[in-house]
Amino acid sequence: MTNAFQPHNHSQCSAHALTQAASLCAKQGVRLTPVRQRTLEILLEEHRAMGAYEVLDRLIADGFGKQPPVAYRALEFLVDLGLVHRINRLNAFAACAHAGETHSPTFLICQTCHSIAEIPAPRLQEAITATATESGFCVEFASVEAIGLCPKCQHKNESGTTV
Amino acid sequence: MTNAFQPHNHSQCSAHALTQAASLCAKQGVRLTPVRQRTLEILLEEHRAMGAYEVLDRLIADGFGKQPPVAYRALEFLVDLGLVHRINRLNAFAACAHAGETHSPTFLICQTCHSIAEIPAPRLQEAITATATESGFCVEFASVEAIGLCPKCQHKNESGTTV
DNA sequence: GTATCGTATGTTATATTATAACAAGTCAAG
DNA sequence: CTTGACTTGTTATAATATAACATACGATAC
Repeated sequence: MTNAFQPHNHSQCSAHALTQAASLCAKQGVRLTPVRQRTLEILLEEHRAMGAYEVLDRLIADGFGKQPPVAYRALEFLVDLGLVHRINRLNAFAACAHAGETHSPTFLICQTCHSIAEIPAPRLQEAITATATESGFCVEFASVEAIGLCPKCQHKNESGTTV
Repeated sequence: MTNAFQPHNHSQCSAHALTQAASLCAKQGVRLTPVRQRTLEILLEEHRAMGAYEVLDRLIADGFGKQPPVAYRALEFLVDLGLVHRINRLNAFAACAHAGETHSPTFLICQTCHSIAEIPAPRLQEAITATATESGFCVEFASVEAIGLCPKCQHKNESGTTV
C-alpha cells in the first residue's frame, strides 16, 4: 500500500480518486457539481491539509462564489461522502486517500512540512474499539492524529537544519 | 483503573489532581498562580470538556481579567505541563485524568451528554507508533479521539429516547 | 530595603474559523 | 411549463484564537 510519503504517480492517484468520487455520487444519487468536483480536485493536488479559506481562495480564482459558505458547503458534502477528511488538529481538510474503502482514518501529520499521510490501520481501529468497550463505551467513529516528522523532514534534520 | 464513566469519589479525585499539580509545578520551578489554579479547578469540577470562553466566563465571575487571553494563557500553561488536554474535535479543554503519568491521551467522547473519559491505553500508543514507523514516520505525539455513546447514554437509548 | 529583571496579568485590537438565514438560480419529474 | 427539491450565492454574524503593548508582581543581587 502506498501513501503520501512514498513516491507515486500523482496524476494517476488524483484521476483515480475523481473517478471513484463520480461513481460514488452516482451510486448515492447525489450530484458531483462543478464546485464540489473542483473542491475535491484542489485538495487532491497536494497531499496536505488545507484550511477552508485557502480552498475558498482557490475557488474564487476559478470564478466560484466569494463567501465562506461556498467552501464550507462543498467540503461538508465531500466529508459526508467520505471523500475528504477533516483534520481536527489543524482545522483543515484533506482528500481521502482510500475513498470507497470503509475505514476510520489514521493520520500522520508532519509538523515541519505539514504533509499528511492517511494510512490504513484496521487493527488500530479494532484496538480502540476493544479498549473503549472495556470502559462500557460504544465507539461510533474514532480518529487518530499523530504529529511528528515525515521521512523527508527527518532527513533534513539529520543534515543539520533546525525546525 | 477508574474513569469518568464509573462512579468515583469526585471531590477526592479533584483534590488529588490539585495536589499533583502543585507538586509538579514546584518540581518544574513554575508558579501555580491563582488564575492558573482556578482554571484547573474549574475544569476538574466536571468530567467534560469546556471551551475557552466558557472557562473565561467562570474566571470573570471569580474576579479575574475579562479578556480571552486570560483564559487562553492559563489553559496553555496547564496544557504544556500536561495537567490539561486539548480536545481538538471539540475545540475544548479537559483536565487530565492521569496527571504525572507519562502518556499520550486517548479520549472517549460521548456524543449525547458530551462527557469525556480519558483512558490509559499504552498499547494503543505503541501500536500507533509501530504502524507509523512502517511508513517511515517518526511519531512525537498522538491523540486518539473516539466519538460514541457513554454507558449512561446507551441505556437511555435502549429505553426509547432518541438522540 | 530597594533596584533590577524576568515573569505574569490585564487590556485593546484584530485574526481566523465557522454558521445562520435568506434570495435567486437550476434541474428533473410530472 | 410548472412544481418542488436542491444548489448556489449573498449578507451578516458567531465562535474561536492570538498579537502587541502597558502595568504589576516577585525573587534575587546588591
